[in-house]
Amino acid sequence: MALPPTLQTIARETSTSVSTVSRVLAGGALSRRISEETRERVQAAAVRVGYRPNLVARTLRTRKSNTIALLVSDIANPFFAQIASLIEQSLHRHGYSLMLCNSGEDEAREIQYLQLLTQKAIDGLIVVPISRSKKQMQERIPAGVPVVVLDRPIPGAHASVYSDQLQAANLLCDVLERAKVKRVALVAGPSHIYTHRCRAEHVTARLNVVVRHEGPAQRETGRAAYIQFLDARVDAIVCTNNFLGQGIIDSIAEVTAPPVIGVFDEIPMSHLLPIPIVAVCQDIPMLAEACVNQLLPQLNGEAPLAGSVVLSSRAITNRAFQLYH
Amino acid sequence: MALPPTLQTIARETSTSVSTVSRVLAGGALSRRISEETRERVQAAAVRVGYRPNLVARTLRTRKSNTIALLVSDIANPFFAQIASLIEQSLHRHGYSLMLCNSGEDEAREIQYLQLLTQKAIDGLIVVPISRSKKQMQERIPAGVPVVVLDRPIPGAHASVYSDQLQAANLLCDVLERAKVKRVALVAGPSHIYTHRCRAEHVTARLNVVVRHEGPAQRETGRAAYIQFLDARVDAIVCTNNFLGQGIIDSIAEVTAPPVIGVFDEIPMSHLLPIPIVAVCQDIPMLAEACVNQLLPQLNGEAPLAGSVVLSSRAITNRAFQLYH
DNA sequence: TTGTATGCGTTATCAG
DNA sequence: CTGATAACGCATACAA
Repeated sequence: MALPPTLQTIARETSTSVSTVSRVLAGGALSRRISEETRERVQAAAVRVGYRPNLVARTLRTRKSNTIALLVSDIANPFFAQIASLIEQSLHRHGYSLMLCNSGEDEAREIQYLQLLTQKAIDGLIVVPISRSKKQMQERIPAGVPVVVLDRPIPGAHASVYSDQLQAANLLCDVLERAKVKRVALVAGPSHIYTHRCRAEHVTARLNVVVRHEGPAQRETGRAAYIQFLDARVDAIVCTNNFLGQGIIDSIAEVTAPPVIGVFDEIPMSHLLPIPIVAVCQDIPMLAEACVNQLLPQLNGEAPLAGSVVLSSRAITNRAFQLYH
Repeated sequence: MALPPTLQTIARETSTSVSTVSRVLAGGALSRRISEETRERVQAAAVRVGYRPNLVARTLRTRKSNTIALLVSDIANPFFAQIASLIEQSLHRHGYSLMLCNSGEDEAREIQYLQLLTQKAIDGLIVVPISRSKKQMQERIPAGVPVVVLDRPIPGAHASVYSDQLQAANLLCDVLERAKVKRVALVAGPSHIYTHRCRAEHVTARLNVVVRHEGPAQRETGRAAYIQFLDARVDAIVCTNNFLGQGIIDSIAEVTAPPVIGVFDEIPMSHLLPIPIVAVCQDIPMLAEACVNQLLPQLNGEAPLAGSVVLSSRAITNRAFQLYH
C-alpha cells in the first residue's frame, strides 16, 4: 500500500528541495533556470519512482482542474451521445477530462450541476440549457467560467453553437410542399424547449397544420399522437424530433397509403422503411467541433472565435419517399 | 469578482474558528458536540454568505472525490449511451459525479485514463475493459480502487456485470434453427474483443457458417461484408453487434427474398423493416442498475454483493420475420 | 464546548 | 541557480 510518490519523495531521493523538483518537472521556462546536472538527476528520479503529479493538489493551488462539464438533457439521445463522443475525444487530445451531466430537462438538476462547477473548479462548460433567459444563466453560472451554449441559443449571453432552425424548418417544408401535402399533423416536444418551439412555429407558419399533439420528446408521445391523429385524414405528420418520429413509426401497423413523415434529426434505418420519410439532419460532427473551437480559446483566456456558430441542416429522403413523390 | 466564501469567511463572520465551523457544517455526530447557540449562528452565517464547500480541497484532504469514472469503448454506441445515462442518473442520486472516458478500443487510451484515476482521486471505476487478462488489469488499476467490470468479464479479478453470451447465442441459434436456415454468413467484430469472439464462436459451433467477414464493429464493416457475401447464397446473416447489422441492412437494396438477419443488440425501427430480423437484446436497465449496485457497497468499504452479475437476453423478432417463418 | 496546529501535494514568492 | 516558506481550503488530532 505504498503511498504514491510526491515531490517530497523525489526531493529526498535527489537531495534537493521540493521547489527545485517542482520547477524541473514543470518544464518550460522555469526548468531551464536549473543546472543541467540537477535537472537530469531529478528527471531520472522522477521516472525511477514513477512519479505522477497529484492533480487534485495542483487544482487546489492553480484553480484549474483541466476538466470540462458537459451538461445535456439526456445522453441516451443518440444526437447528444454522438456529440458527447466527439467532444470527449477532442477535449481529451487537448488534455481535458469530461464530466458528464444529465439534466433530464429538469431545471433543479441543472441548477445543482451548475453549482458543482465552482465547487469542483471545473474549467469550462458546454451546456444544452434549460434555463431560458440570459439573466437566469448569468445568475447561475459563476462569472468568468468559459461557457458554450449548445443546441439552444441564449441571445447575447455566451458563445453558442446551434443549427439554424429556420433553415431546417424551411428545408423540411420545401420538401413537403413539393410533395404536395395538403393536411399535416404536428407532433411537438415541449414548447418551453427552444428547438421544439421553434420548429413547431415555423412549420405551422408554412404548412396547413390541421391537428396537433404536444408532449415530452419521447417515443411514447409519438405513439399517443398517432392515436389522436387516426381519423384526421392527414397526408403528412411532422415531428419536432427523432424520438417523436420513432414513436409515430412504431405505431404504424398497416402501410397502405401511409402519410409522409417529416422529422427533425435522423431516423435510423429509414432508407428501407416502407414509409415515406423526410428527415432534416443536423451536422453533428460540425456541432461538436464548433463547441470545442469556441471553448478552447476561452480556456486560454482569449475571446471566443465568434459569438455564435450557426450551422445548416440537410434534408434526407428515403427510398419510399422518392418512390411515392 | 469576490472570491467564494470559505470556512474562514464564516469563522470571521461568527467570531469562531475554522474548526468549529467545519464541525458544524459537517453535520452528524460532530455537530452535536457543539453548543446549540453557536451551531445556529454558524449555520445562519453559512446560508447568509452562500457558503459552498470547496470540493477540491476536501478531496485533497480526504482522498475522496465523489467522482466515478465510466470508461467505455464508445459512448456514441447507443448501447453504452443508454447505460451511461442510467448510471449517471443513479450515481447522481447517490451524490457522485461521473467522469466520462472513451477508450475507442484503444489500449493506450485505456491506460492513460486508468492513470488519471489516482491522479484525480477518482473513487471508483466502471469499465468496459480492453485489457484482457486479470493480471494486466490489476497492474493498471491502482489497488484498492472499487471497480466494476462491465460487458466483458475478467475472470476472478473484479466485480463484474455482463450478459450471458452463451445464453444469448443459443437464443439466436434456436430461433434461426426453427426458421430452418441452412447456410449462414457471419460478420464479426474484432475477435480480440470478448463479446464479439464469444458470440462468433458460439454461433459458429451451432450453425452452418459458410462464409465469414471480420472487422471493426462499425457499420462500414457490415457494408463490406455484404459485398463479400453477395454470391454466397446464404439464407441468414448473423452479426455480432448492432452496428454491423445496420451496415448489412444499409446495403440491402432489393428486398426480394432477403436473408434473415440475426443480430446481437437492438436494431432500431426493425418492426417495420421488410427484412426478417431476429435481435437478441441485452437488458440495459438491469445492466446499469447492477453496475451501481456492485459499486456502491465497495465505495462504502463493504464487499460487493456478489462476484458477478450475469443477465439474460431476450430475442425479438420483427414482423417480417414472423411473416416469413 | 471550542480553538490551535498540522498536513494533504502543489505552485509561487522571496531570499540568498 | 536553489532552498525555505507561504498559501490553496478543508478536516482532524490534540490542547485547553
